[in-house]
Amino acid sequence: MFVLTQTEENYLKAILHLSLNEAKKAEIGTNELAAHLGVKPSSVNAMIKNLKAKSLVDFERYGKITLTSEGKSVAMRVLRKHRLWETFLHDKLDFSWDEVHEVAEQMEHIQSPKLIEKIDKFLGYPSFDPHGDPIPDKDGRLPKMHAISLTEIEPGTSCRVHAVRDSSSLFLQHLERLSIRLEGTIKVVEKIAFDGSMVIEVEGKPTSVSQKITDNILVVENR
Amino acid sequence: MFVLTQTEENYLKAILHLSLNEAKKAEIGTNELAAHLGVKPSSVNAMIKNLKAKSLVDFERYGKITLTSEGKSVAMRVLRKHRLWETFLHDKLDFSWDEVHEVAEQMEHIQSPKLIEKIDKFLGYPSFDPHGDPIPDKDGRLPKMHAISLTEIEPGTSCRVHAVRDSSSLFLQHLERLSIRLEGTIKVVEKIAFDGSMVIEVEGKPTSVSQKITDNILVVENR
DNA sequence: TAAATAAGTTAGATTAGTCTAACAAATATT
DNA sequence: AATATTTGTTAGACTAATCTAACTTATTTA
Repeated sequence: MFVLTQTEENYLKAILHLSLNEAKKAEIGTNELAAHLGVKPSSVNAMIKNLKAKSLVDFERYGKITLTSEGKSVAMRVLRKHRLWETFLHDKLDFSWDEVHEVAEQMEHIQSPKLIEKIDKFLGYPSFDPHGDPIPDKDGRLPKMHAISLTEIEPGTSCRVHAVRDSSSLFLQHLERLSIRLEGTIKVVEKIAFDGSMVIEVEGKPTSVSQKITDNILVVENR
Repeated sequence: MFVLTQTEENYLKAILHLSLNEAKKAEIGTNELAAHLGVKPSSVNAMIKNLKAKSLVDFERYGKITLTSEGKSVAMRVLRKHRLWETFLHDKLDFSWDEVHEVAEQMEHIQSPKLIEKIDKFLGYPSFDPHGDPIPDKDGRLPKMHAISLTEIEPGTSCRVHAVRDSSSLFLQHLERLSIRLEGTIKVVEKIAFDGSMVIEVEGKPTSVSQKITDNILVVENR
């Protein structure tokens, strides 16, 4: 299976994305994938048949969609490129973390194994992208993330922001306003049982944040 | 006229390229463009009609193809991106000058005005790419190249390599073998009237090169 | 369990870009 | 000027990716 179209790559990446994120009920259907890609279910149906014919996905009529190991490895390579380009844009060109995604969506389809190895080297072989997401290595392996959700941190404990679960501009810009950034320190002051919200201290200043926010921030405890 | 497909951009770039290079008989026809793009004349014919409908080219049935000013400005933007990416690959990632073209062909289609300005800055606002070709500025203006062909240099004169006319791997690799590189010095020893070949001195060593070669090397005289 | 709803599929149309093969116009050659 | 050659055009077919509208299967709910 040699050169895939950008569209085919995007489908594979979307399947990988859904299967990594919703690890629980990793049952991916036509409608869900269509919604994720912004196309109609009938389009997905057609493309899945095509990808199946190329042995990149497993699929039975009315069944669920999964990647074959070949498909997964292609998708991992695309994800690797995406995250390396995000890191490049952020670290070398000063793009803010809410701007990198859109451009990386385009750059991830550039076909040149040499280029991506050179960029990896140029960036100093990073393990995590500007959102803290793990960057697959040359062999498609994801570095282990030992981070947990901020929601699970006990009051009195201090921790370091390691990644975000939601990479939408809206969320990232909100974090920016709260001065919450990657590698920054957060101290949990109090948990409010009533609504699950939390009082935290960022750069010395106390702030209250909803559970929707703490759920989407991944941290490691400071020892 | 807003977003063009990569194919449309490639056609415009090819027309610009032909009209810059063959300045003399700047008459571009269907066949010539087809040969340059590696497609059939009938495909070109169809695409030219499409580009005409978008006011990007001027064209009459059985006539010659020219860019409108709108078309030229689009093509210049693509050329700018191409040459900036070539410079990036060469200067920052250590690609050799015969490797940059192919990858830049893909990168030139990335749509992000911000990205290209950032790359321009990151590279220190270069005026020439790794082949010595001029990089159009933000407004589509080409820096003036005051270089002439090596063929026109008189014996006894020393000059500096400024650019190459042919950027094929074959030619570039050949130059590499002759130790001829951008900014390098060449001294013209003798011109052979019989076949137009030339004896030159590169890094102190005398070599004989055919006119086909000297025609494709652009130099500026050392004063 | 039967009806209602959700999820998935199919057929047929559309668009962009390409091709081949046949034809027409323009240019060059004798 | 007549013919040959080159150059350019048209019609019709193909592929990839999408859509809409109608239909089928599976799941949920009353």
